[in-house]
Amino acid sequence: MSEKQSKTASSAPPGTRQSRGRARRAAVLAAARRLFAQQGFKGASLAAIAQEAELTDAGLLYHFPSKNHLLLAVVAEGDREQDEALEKVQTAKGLPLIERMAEFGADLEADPLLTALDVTLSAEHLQEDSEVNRYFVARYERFRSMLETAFADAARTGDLRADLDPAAEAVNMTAVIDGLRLQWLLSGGSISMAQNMRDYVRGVIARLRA
Amino acid sequence: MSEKQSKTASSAPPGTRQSRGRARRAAVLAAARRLFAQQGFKGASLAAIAQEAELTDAGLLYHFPSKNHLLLAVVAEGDREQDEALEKVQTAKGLPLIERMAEFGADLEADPLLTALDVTLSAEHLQEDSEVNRYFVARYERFRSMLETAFADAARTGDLRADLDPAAEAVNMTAVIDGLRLQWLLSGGSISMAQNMRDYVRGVIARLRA
DNA sequence: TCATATTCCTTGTGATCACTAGGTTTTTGA
DNA sequence: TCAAAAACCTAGTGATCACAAGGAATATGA
Repeated sequence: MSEKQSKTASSAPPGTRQSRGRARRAAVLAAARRLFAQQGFKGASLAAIAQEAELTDAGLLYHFPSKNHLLLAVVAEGDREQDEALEKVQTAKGLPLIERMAEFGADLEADPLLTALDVTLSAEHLQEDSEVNRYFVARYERFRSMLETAFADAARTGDLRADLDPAAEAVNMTAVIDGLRLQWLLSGGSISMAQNMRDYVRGVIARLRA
Repeated sequence: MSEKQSKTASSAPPGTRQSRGRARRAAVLAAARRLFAQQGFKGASLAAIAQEAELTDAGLLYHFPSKNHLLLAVVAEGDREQDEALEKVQTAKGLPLIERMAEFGADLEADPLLTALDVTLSAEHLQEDSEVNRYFVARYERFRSMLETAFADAARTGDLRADLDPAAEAVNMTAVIDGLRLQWLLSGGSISMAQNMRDYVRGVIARLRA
């Protein structure tokens, strides 16, 4: 109902045709993110998305040649945003990175729409062989290996116990994040990802302290 | 392609009309469970389900008056099976119940179809206001409160530290289970729920030992 | 034997879907 | 000033969907 000026770094002067086009495209992407997040890919029709973006479905298809292209654009945009967030986290290594994960729940709560999008789309494409599925598989793998490296580093440097299992710790921390997202969504936000993630990380460190 | 004799405790003699009808109904339910688990509620058409059960969609609608009725029947059947499993777990209390949860991952792997159904349908109905959503909300609540009670009992009896946070431990253990289901499905089974759940429970107990 | 109930099919219906064809307006650059 | 391109729209198209109406086959019970 608001915030129309969500342009992506545009160099064109405002009011021109190019900037109007870009703004429309961005509006469509934002509407698609909202509806995909709430109703899933199959559940959200092009007409509904177009209506949210204040144009017709045919008009939408001028900017994105098919519903699947739109989906991939939405996913790619979310990927970019999450990559930026992860790069900040990865300025830390080993134990500091793990300690930083305590705030990851709060980070997710800061962008509820992106979080809901991720949960809904990943669940919808869990078992099918598609580009979206491969994207999520790859993303999980990256996340897990980042954590695994951090645990291995912390064990090597002596910050945490040397006999910890980095792979198992990585899988379980990833699982906690995912599970908290589910409960957070299912409870309508009344179960806090932020608080429970802090508790979990504190518990892990307490258990693995050298 | 096989196993047609999946009757539900029927007292009618075989070969009769009544038993044939019951067997058909069960076949439809099984087909619906398979397709809902793999493709979700919206993704599976009545025609596809009917074809799996070897009849027409109109024939299917004789047994279940609408697609939503079929969904609720599938959900209710899964609920019954999971309730039986949970009752066995709940013969234990306090710390023994928590220790028993170490095998919960293995239990889930024993019925991949029911597990996939649960994940897919719960994700598809995360945010919508429907009977299925209310069912999953209630189920999570029951599960969490069971764990919370167990942790509280263990703290009271002195089996675990008296200063533990039962609610937080319950939320996080529930989250681990859900997250493991996701990674298990997304990895095509190569990430073991059984092993990681055992690791998690062992870690929790190690941390909370009195 | 015969009326009846069960089970399932054929056929059709209206709604919705993603997408297309082709036109219209508006801006732009030469 | 004017041709061309961008950014839409109107009006379809065929496919698919859940579901309805009514009939046919079969088994059952009186």
